[in-house]
Amino acid sequence: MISVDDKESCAACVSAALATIVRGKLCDKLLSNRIPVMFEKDDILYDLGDGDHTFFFLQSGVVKVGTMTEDGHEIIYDVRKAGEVVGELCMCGGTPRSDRAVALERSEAVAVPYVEVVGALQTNPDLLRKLLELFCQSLADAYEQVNRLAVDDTSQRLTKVLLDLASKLGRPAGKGIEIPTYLTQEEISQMVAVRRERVSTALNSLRRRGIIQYSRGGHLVLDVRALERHAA
Amino acid sequence: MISVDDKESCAACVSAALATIVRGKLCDKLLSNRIPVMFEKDDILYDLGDGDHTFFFLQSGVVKVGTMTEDGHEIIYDVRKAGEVVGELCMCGGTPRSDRAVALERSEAVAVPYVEVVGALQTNPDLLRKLLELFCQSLADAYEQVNRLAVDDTSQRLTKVLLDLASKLGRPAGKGIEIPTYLTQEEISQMVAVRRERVSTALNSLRRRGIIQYSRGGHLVLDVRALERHAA
DNA sequence: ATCTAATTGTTACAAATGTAACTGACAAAC
DNA sequence: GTTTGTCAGTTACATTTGTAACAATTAGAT
Repeated sequence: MISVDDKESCAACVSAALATIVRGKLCDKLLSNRIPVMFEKDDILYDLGDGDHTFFFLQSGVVKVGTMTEDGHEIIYDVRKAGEVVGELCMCGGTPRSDRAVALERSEAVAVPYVEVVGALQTNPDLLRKLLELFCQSLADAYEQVNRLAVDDTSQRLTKVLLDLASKLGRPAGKGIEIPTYLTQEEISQMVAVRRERVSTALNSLRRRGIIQYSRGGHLVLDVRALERHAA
Repeated sequence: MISVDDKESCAACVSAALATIVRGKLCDKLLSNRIPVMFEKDDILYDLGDGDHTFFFLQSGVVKVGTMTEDGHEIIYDVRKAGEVVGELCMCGGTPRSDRAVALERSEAVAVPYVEVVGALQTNPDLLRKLLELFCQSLADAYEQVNRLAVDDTSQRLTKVLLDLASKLGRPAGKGIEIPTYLTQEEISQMVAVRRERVSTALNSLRRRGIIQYSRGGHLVLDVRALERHAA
């Protein structure tokens, strides 16, 4: 399996690619002359069943990507931040969206119709390669999630979700890594795919062992080393 | 959620796209002058950790795509047949493969380095769009699998796996749909992500209700209508 | 400061799943 | 024809997870 170090460097690599996409040549062609849209916390960028086919290039903020099953369960696939792309699933044929994206905090995004993105790819080989890798990374992440659900128990899954969050959103704070975006236990449970009550219990178990703590503000502070040991 | 009808038409649409890729213009440029490789049952097309970056265009046969976790669990993500592409995850940066593909029966495949595929995309806009959609469909399938694992129980997951197999591999046989590829219960359990014993019990439960049966040869024969009713 | 709503913490119990240890059926190898 | 090995079926039991019903805590609103 992929070690955490590998995953982190991989994530770094991808976000570098994205930075290039967002701030590089594509920026001139696609993003200039477009007004970023502002989304407040809990605003919906796009929802299940929407017929639009647009990418969102996140300029600031944090967004959750997930879905809702017909029986009302909400599931979170991923969390994206400034510099990343949201809505790539819209390239699926002419079908309406099967996922949704919701702002976790105030966020700015530039919407670009997918036809225009594809158009730009054709004149820009480098960009094409990067977008393919990006897509590929999404796919690898999704499979990784399948692996977790198939073999890990609640505690292991939670640990891996926390490590993911740390590598995507974390900032050094004191002697730990802080997750500056507030997530309810309900939301964490949608990432781990267990009941909220289990997340509550598991988080407290980690807390009693000193592996995580809450900062003033209710934000999580993680001891990444200890979590990595715990994941194995 | 996506109804089964939608899923089937979607799968049909994708395989049409692939047929175009395999037998259309790309065929001339990429596949001619290449010798298909023959894989016997249980032969490995590529494995975890392999450093090659090649696509496999399946000419005949059936292949399972999945992975193996570090603790030895095998997981099957998907099953692919003639006309489809295998190994697309190799576009992920320079990292070694995190998945593997194994022939479920004698299969022929043409291996094409990913750089050459990307090269061909640049001169062929139509092809680019189709490959993107294809990729996108893989991603949608992976998320669909996450959804199943997150909310469905064994019986529902098994039912959906059987319906997937029917739409991908099934052939009319008598008054049902037959799955001509032999799959052990162990393999089915790796698609459903439960213990083999549970699959055995669940299959027999479906059999007692007349929803499935075994043909001579041990192949599954499914009553698709009844399965669809059962899935809801 | 108090009230209210949302979030978190905790528990007992039911249901589902994994585990382990078998048996039987079948086919390939000897 | 026996042996051997793989696959399928079945069961009792331990674990894990979901369920439901609360109490405790916190953050915001008035």
